[in-house]
Amino acid sequence: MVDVAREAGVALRTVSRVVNGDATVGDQLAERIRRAIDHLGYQPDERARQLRSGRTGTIGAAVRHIADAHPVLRAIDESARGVGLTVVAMSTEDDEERERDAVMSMCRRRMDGIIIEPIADGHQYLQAEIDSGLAVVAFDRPATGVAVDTVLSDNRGGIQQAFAHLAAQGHRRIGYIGDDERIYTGRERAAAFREALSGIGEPLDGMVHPGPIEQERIAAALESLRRRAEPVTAIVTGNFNTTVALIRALGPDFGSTALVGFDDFGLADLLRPGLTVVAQGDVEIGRTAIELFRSRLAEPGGPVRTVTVPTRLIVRGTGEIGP
Amino acid sequence: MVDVAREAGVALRTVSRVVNGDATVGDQLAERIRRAIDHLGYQPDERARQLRSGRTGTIGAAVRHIADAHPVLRAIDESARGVGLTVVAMSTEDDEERERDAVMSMCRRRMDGIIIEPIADGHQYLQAEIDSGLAVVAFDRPATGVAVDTVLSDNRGGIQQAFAHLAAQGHRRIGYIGDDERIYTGRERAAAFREALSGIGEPLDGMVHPGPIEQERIAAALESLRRRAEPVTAIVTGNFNTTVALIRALGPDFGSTALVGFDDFGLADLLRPGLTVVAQGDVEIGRTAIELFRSRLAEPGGPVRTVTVPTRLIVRGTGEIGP
DNA sequence: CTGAAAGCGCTAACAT
DNA sequence: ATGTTAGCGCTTTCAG
Repeated sequence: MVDVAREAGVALRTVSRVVNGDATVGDQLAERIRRAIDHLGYQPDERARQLRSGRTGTIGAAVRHIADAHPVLRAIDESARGVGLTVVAMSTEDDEERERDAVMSMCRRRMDGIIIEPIADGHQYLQAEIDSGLAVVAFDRPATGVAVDTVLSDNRGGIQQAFAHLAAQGHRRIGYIGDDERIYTGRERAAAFREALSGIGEPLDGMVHPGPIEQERIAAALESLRRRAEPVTAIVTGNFNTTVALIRALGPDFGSTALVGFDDFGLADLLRPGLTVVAQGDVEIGRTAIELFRSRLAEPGGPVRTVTVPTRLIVRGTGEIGP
Repeated sequence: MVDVAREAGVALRTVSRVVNGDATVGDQLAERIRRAIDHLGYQPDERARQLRSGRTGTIGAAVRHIADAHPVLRAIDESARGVGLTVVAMSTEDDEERERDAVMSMCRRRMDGIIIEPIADGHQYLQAEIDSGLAVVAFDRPATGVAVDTVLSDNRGGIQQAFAHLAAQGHRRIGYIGDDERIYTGRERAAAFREALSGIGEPLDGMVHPGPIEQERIAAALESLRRRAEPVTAIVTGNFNTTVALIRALGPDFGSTALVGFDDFGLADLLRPGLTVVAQGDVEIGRTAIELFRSRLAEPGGPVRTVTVPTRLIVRGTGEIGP
């Protein structure tokens, strides 16, 4: 920058004005400075600029993994761009320590705030940062031990949709395989399923299989649902990974049992039969997260809000197999 | 930091030493400073630190989209972490202007370098940054107009693998549908396919269909391959998106024609029959990119290298259908 | 409308 | 082993 000023024969401040599009610079002078900038290939140092000005215009996204397909992140990115914010994403790997690392790294970079997909437990550490002005929005799962704006899917409603759809085809013996109940979404979805099954007067025992997403565990759950005196005629899965593992476990039997999966995915329509799913409102979740984020930035002391985004049943075939 | 120094009753420099793990600080003093840090919830300002020290330890990754599944990005991230580098990813959306924006933004943040998945044309603008010390590594496609270290898949070898596999089952009338030839990988793969088909003495006319990845275009290409006097008995697709579009176009006929797709994907084994693919060496590509990056950083004037990573045929079913 | 000086939070280079 | 001073590249006062 000092080189630019010298080349154009002006003071530093004047170069700064041109770089920031300040109108109070004479036209010819501005033009001369711009030429000097181009000539020298000058790029302002974002760090120095932020350091001095205080603002960053950057929002950190702590998501499970930046290398995985992540429709909500896409929506966050697009919404943010629309309002002039830059999104920088980092991976948490669903690991508490990694999450903390990512969040701390974001704090050290003095980002305006973070959007986080929280891991299991203990987000108390966020409180200190929030107190010192960090805007925090959680999505997919609530943060624990600290009050922050949150965007959630209607997990219970989604399970009810899936269940009602199967029940409407005449199924009564419907099983559930899903994520560990230590995880918020796993807990919500399993609970909603139990409620639904009880609601039609069916006994619960052995019909609900929450647990870790491991191929063996899922295969065993499937076996247990099929080996009953009265085998299940339909299954609901609690998330994408469970659905995929179950389809693998079913092997050639895929298509013989009715199935509705939680979470939509790009290739669900390529399966034969197509997979009926409960899709989450990814775009709306992302959009809402940015909205909450901006409100929080604008009014740090405002009331903490939680928004629930509805799910949608997508009919493709597996959910329409009769009992 | 000044608060910490005051609270602990020491000079700024001493706090800095503790923060940076400098051993030349008395144990009790260090302990007292650490307590003050915890007490005040102090987090060093990464920007100021970088500004002063010159290093950043950060590498920018300009990839197609941060919200898409991207196995190479995962490998880059992991390899980088292993050597103490932080990866910050940004989206290019396969748009030249967006790519430039992303790269410029990385330069303004004074990252040590960038790893880029280049768009079609014109990377001359990178030259100025390279001259001023930016380390640049391209992957998947070469950058145009500048000499940078590059990691590529063995596109030609991959197509040869696919072709040879089908030819070994007795196929001779093999068609190709792939990406636009304006894109490097599309060009390489189509060229390799033409060479292979000519190599077994088959005429080329109407057998090779490069073009944009649009459902209608792919469906039309399929029709044209089937409507021949002697219809094709096998098809090779040029990339993931083409493969998916072709499977959609085939509909219930999927499994009646032999098929090998370029690019592996997570759900390829769930199709019935399973999809035979040519998989790229994602992990090795990522690992190599980081390696080249570090060499470049260590020796900015060293010779520019291009590394080609082999592909691998994964047999799952569609490639083993007879003529 | 333009310029000089101060300082954002930190670390490098010297003292001591 | 610890403290002092200067300055990274920029923007923000405040004078001209």
